[in-house]
Amino acid sequence: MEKLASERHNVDAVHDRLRGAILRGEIPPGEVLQQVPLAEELGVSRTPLREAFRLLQREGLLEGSPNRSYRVTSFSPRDLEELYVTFIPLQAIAIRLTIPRMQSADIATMMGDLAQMDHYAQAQDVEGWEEPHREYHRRLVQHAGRRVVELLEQLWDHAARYRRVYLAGTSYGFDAAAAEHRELLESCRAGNANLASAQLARHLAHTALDVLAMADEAFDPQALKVALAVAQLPLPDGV
Amino acid sequence: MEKLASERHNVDAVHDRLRGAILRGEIPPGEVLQQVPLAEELGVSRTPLREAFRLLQREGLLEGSPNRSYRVTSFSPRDLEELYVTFIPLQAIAIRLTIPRMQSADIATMMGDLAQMDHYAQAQDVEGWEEPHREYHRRLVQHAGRRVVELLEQLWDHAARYRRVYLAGTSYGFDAAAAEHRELLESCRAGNANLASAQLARHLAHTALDVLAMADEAFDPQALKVALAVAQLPLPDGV
DNA sequence: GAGCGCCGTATTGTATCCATCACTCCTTGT
DNA sequence: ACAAGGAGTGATGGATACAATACGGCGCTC
Repeated sequence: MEKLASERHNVDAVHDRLRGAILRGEIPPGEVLQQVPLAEELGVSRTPLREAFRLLQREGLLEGSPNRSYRVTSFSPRDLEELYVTFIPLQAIAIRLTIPRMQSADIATMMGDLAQMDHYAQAQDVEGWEEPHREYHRRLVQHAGRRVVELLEQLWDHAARYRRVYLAGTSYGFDAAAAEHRELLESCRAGNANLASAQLARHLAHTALDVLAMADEAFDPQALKVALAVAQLPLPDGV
Repeated sequence: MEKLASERHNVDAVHDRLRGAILRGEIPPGEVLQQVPLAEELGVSRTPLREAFRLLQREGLLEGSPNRSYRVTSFSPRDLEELYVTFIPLQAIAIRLTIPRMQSADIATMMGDLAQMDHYAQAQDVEGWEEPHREYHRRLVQHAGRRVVELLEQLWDHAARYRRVYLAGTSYGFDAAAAEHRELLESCRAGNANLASAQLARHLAHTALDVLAMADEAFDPQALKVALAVAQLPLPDGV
């Protein structure tokens, strides 16, 4: 953790820096964050650091209790399941709202994202792959409204953190993901919101199940199945 | 805004105090919060006050930009619609997950909440009515998991703030709400998750439409209709 | 008279200092 | 030997002092 080069205000700079480090797994779950050493390392005082902690606390990336050190939020299969139980229905509604407002330029950009992902997948570069991956998924839901999008961004952060930790050594399912991404984009182009919504729900659920399998083979994702089933229901015409 | 009597830590005390004041509308939307006067009024220094601001910022109740004063988040019909676009699907899935785990004691407690609501409704006491109302709705989804419940609590806060401001002078729809609450609880007792989920979605949408009508008659809640329609779909047997 | 720029003041952002709490290890008594 | 208590140490919580930024008013210029 180097000194901050940013000319922005310290709270934002510290927040971004810590958030990134947590999401990339550089600071592992459960790690204790002591204020004095960390503030020194970042080259700021404890005051802005503590404010950044509060932001991260509400984002769910840190947990802290009074007079105790903050800790990076830990993982659990239950938490992962609940994460996707919220994530899947929201993504499903968000893509429904986005599809009618998609421009052909959006489709083209997403195709570019897919191409980039292929490139990084061939190089087995998970780090590079994640960037267009996130961009692609962001654009799938970008017209659902500011509030919805912001909430989905936060949930994405958490999901990405789980993926990074548990799928670290695996093939990351590049091929299966690429196929799903392409089918999904095709449904978007066709304006088929029912199909796209169901495909997106399944795609997310696949990831969730992959991660869950790595985390705890015995875990039965009952709630996840319900959320997936609901999200896959087609809406009758005329709505 | 009196001095803080709490013996808890200042950040939490300040946070709760401000959050309550914002939700009750005592601090109106758009209001500027200056640190020095507010800190004096609360009897704390600016340090814990600023940390509380950061929490409220991430909760969406305050918005701030660097070197500018924090402001209480403003309302807009679009934001309200987006709020319910997230709220309705999440509540719908949450009650589905809760119903199988409901005990008869839960039903009894909720009937007690309904009785309390009737009592306050008769006295036209909106303030008192809101407490059992919130309790009732909390219990409807309480077994959906910690993460889901916490997210719903935050969304509830925002919804309650809209309700309070826009329905202030009205009858608050006590009678219609009471009928919907009773039907919904009956479906829970019967274990009919499909029905309860749809009823809850409709109930929430009714409130949203009431508030929207007060805020902007001309607004067309297209996204809200989609979210409501999705949330009302029945799940086939066997899931 | 209107618009632009400068300066003073008010407000926010950060650092430092002090108070308080928790945790550890050592002592002491049984 | 073991458990309970206490002192010491190191952490966090909060208040204050200082720095930097923004905002408003005033005067100047065109």
